[in-house]
Amino acid sequence: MTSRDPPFGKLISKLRAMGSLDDEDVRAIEVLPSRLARANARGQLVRNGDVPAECCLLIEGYAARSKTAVDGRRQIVSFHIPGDLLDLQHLFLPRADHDVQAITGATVVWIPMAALRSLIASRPNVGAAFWRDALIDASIFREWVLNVGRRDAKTRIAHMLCEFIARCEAAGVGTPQRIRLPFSQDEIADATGLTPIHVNRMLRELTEDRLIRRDGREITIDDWRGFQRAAGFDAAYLHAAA
Amino acid sequence: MTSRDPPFGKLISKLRAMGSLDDEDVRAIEVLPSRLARANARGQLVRNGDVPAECCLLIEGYAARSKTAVDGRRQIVSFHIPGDLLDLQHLFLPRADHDVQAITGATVVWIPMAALRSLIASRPNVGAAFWRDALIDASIFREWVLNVGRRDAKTRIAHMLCEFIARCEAAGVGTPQRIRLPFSQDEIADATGLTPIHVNRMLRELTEDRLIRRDGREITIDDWRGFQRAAGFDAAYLHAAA
DNA sequence: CGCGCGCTTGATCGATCTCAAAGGTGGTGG
DNA sequence: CCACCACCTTTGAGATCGATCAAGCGCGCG
Repeated sequence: MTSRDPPFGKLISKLRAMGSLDDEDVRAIEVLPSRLARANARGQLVRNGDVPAECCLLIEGYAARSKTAVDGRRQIVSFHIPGDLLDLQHLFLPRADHDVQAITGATVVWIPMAALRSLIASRPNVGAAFWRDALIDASIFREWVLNVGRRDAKTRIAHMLCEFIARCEAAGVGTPQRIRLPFSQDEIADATGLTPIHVNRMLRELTEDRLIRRDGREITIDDWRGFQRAAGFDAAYLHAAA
Repeated sequence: MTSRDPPFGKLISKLRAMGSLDDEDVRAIEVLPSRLARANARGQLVRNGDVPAECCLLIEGYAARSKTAVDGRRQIVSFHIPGDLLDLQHLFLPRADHDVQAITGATVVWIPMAALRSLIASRPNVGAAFWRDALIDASIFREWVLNVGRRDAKTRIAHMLCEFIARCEAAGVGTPQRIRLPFSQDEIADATGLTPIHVNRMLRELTEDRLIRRDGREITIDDWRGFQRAAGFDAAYLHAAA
């Protein structure tokens, strides 16, 4: 990673960590046509039902993918960090089945679908890396089904925090020791299928249990191993670089 | 579909429905090396932590994909029907992060990963179809996160039934009018994040509400539209052939 | 200075779980 | 052919986790 991240820097280092990209592949990604843009907190990046012609790459800031039930209840199904492609699936599934929005101010880059399509056609390694990335996303969704379906509130929140921290660390954003959470308690509630009120109480209990320390949205974890154990967290499902 | 389904019949018609496979592509799938096998109910097809060398294609019968929390609580994350590839992801993610087991007696076919790898390398259309299939799986996982996170017990069970019925119908197995469920109430509980006892009561209530009629595991739905509405079910996320 | 959003806390309610037990049903072996 | 066994379904009673309703607080921003 360079000190001044070029637009594709984090994406390339992520793909590199998990696949076999040669210099040609990297070059092909770097010359992808792209349009830099800025999103406000709560800005919509992908809208349910849309047929996007561009793919959104998150450069800086954080985003959440969410679905809404007919009665209006909202469920966040994943969080995204810099370097994540937010809707690569629209290469093959034209119509969006969910929303993606920035949860902080964010910098993104829009890449024409057509360019990505020809990229993966001409560079099979890149196609494989993208595919693999999509499969990791799917693995994370499965873990979330387990999280929301079979873990109690406190463990569930702890698990969500573990995942977020582990992914941020792998992406070189923050350390397990001390991290600034980008999400409000409302957003944690929507991600865990709980009520913001209950999230608040559980965060208090996690603090009382000395598993975390909090200062606003800044979180400190003194015993990272112990916290993972308490959360029932096993990073295998993230399929990080072996 | 032929009257005597050849091993790849259902898979090919599924891929055909959603992509553009030419005759060469179909031929390439049909000549895939494969090993026919039989699995008992509850037989393990993929085991968490394994590094499978073959990919499992479900020919007949039903299967469930599940994960287990550290405290032993189990969550089913998807159901599978004939024509589904059960672990295509191991093309790119060597180590299984979950279990797959037959929930009825089942017929499967094992295909060497290497053969699949060269198939997608030589036939880009097939690769795209597989990729698309994986993305639909991911979309279903997202819907399950919403289902388990934000719907009440009765709606949640109804939604799960809707999805199963819709997928069976699309695959040409059964009709919405009348369908035999392959799963026990225990399995419905594990899929919905509920208790089997509560599943039983909710099934009773769905019956009392005249949304379904039951005769053992045989279910009849008189008003399919009305049932979908009651379940908050919108099939868009299945991304069926446009 | 005031307003809005997010955080915090208390009190009560209710959906779902847990514990307990009985009744079916289909398959298997004697 | 029957008897048993394993597994599944059903029902009741009581406990509990997390939701809902209701306020108040603090801080950043216009």
